[in-house]
Amino acid sequence: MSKKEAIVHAAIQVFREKGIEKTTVSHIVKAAGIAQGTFYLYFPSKLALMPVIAEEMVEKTMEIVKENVQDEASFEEKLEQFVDAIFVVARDYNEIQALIYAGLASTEHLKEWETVYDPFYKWLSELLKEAEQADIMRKTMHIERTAKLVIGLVESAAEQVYLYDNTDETEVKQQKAEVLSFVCHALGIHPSN
Amino acid sequence: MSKKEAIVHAAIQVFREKGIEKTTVSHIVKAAGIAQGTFYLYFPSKLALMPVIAEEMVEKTMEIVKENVQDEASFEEKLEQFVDAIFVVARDYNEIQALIYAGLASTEHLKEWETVYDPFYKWLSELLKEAEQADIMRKTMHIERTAKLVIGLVESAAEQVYLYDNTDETEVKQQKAEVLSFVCHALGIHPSN
Amino acid sequence: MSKKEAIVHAAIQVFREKGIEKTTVSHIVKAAGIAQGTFYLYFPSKLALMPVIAEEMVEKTMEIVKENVQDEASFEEKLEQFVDAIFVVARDYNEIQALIYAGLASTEHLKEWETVYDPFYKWLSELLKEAEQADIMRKTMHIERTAKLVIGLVESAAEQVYLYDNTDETEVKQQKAEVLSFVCHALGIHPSN
Amino acid sequence: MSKKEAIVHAAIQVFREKGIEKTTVSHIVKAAGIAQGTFYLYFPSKLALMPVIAEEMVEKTMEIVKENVQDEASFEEKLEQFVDAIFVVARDYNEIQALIYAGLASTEHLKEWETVYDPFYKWLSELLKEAEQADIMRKTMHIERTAKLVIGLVESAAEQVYLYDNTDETEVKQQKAEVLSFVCHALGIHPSN
DNA sequence: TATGAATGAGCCTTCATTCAT
DNA sequence: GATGAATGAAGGCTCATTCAT
Repeated sequence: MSKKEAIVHAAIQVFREKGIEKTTVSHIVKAAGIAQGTFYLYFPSKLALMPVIAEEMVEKTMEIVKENVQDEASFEEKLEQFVDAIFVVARDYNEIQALIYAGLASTEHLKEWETVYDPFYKWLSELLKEAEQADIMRKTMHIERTAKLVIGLVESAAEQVYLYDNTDETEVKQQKAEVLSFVCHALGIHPSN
Repeated sequence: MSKKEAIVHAAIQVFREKGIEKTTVSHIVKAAGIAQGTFYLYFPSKLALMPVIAEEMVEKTMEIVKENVQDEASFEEKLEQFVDAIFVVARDYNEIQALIYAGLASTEHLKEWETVYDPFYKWLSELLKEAEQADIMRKTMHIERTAKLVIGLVESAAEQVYLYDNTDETEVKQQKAEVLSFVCHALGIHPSN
Repeated sequence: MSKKEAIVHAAIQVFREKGIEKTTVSHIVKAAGIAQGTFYLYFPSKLALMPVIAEEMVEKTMEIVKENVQDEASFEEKLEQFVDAIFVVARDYNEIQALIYAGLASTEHLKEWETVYDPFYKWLSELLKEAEQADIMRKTMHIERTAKLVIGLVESAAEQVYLYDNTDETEVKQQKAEVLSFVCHALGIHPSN
Repeated sequence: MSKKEAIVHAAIQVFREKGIEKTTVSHIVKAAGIAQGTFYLYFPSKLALMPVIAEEMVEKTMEIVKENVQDEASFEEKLEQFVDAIFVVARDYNEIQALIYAGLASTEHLKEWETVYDPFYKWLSELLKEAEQADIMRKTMHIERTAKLVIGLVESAAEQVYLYDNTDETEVKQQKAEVLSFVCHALGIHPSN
């Protein structure tokens, strides 16, 4: 593993433990097992880490999503699997999600952020397009826009349960069911027969 | 105006200008026109401001929402007005929204945050309940949960346009229309004839 | 009790609890049950308290000494009772003793300090004078000087056991016996028959 | 000279000039010619300096004592030389002595202080042991305890003259003679013929 | 006399960043 | 490239002191 990767992974880990405001470069380099000065060979500042971490997180998220969503499943099943995946990410990485929002608020790297979610949006757009073509969904939507809405909605739903250490399993299940039903109605899904 | 109010208002103003991380207590007291020590008579730290600011923001939001949504309008119209209101808030206060998320990430005041949105959730729940009883909406939802989903969805949609200084009016209009249509389908709205 | 006395007593109490460096005027006025500003009606500064506290302590010490030392006792017994008394004071007020030394080091009230111990020195001088006249003690000493030496010695001996939370009773007993024997030999005590 | 030593020496110097309470870390680093932050690489706080300074002082004291006390001298002469040495230290470093007492009062490093004086106690104990074995001193004493008493006594005697800028030489001489005589009687010294 | 909210100078401490090795 | 001791600017916070009531 390169020093750079070591820094990024150490940073993610420390941020999860200590929260964003209390994390220092010292903590990060210590966790990464490198010297203080080495950090600056790879990143000009602490804030420059944010876009990289965000990218890493989106990659991780897409990985988990792709693992969960099975090719041979029906569209509705895929949506359910998609919701499951987002909830898993939220549960395991909710501090990082918050971190990314906080980063959004406190950097001038905003332009870079815009592109980070793009592959994720694209992936869901593809899924919706297929459904549209298969005629199992209403056709009165703007696909890309809708993809963004769905992702925003499901992430927000997942945060609502997990942000407050709410790990009550039945609660989580109900929330998942509710949001899935919400999305299905929103998309106007109907059997394709 | 009491010193405490002066602090809160100055803080909101400075946070909007400088962002959360770069704002210092010194900046706040300077903007509020009070002495450094006075701040600590009212708040133990910078982060302790967050819950108060959040409350203020939710109040402001509800004010705007109530102004926009007209009693005599139909349910669908009300939803549209509701969406308009949320977009207005997002446009005028998007830094504060981000601030609230960031605050979420960096405080241990999480418990206090939970209750802040409650009046807002309640308000929308009432609206939905009426629609349900009037039989112009599908009845297979959990009202409170759905209220939270709708608010999360619309806010997220609004942020998507405004967070990146996207003030292109037609873009905004399309986003509003899309999310309204999304919500209407999700709620299963049908004419009450 | 006058406000002034209230301040002095509160100060002593707070100093014992919190130590000298961590005590603030706020703590003192709170303990005294008076307003912040009232303090400055009676003392120009925090350090101005020191001489008064020292006086108070010396008075307390003399009180305890006089309670312990019985008029009808023999000189040697009186010395033993004297040692007992000093050890009691050291046990119950060792923080204050240290406080007085610290005050010594940090004020410009040094001149005032000189006189504080005077009544105590005088008292012991009297005792020694009587013994000298009764011919039960060597006569080759300067009485006042010796009184100071004895007080310095016994206080130092007492501090040595109590300063380190050493409350082992047999240890204390042995230290007392040793210092008493030391003093008796130093004074050249011999039966008066 | 290492930075750490520079800090300690600067601290001693500043403490002697300004007293313990009025000395700040800023003063110390300025005197040491180092950066503010460097201080905290070596000491967590101002008070953490105390044990180190105390050790330094005890070392200094023992140095002077060993210089003064001559091997070939008689026991009584050695005691006189010992008293002389302690008075020299008190004269040249009386602020530091007070500083050490003050430090005692204001730190939680008490446990560390206990051991600081140990080498000094040991040294005098050895001297007393030899005298006892040479049969020129009463044998009814606990040697270690007595060593502590003697050191406490002589230091207290020296402080009594020097703490108030009393540099009157005859006064000093008389005080020395008195305390020497006091100690000799206390130890029950008799010619070893 | 008594109050206590307000003050603001200045201390402690942190921590991103540098640079000689 | 890698190091880590050193830096010093800057923020958080305290607390003795004041003053209008």
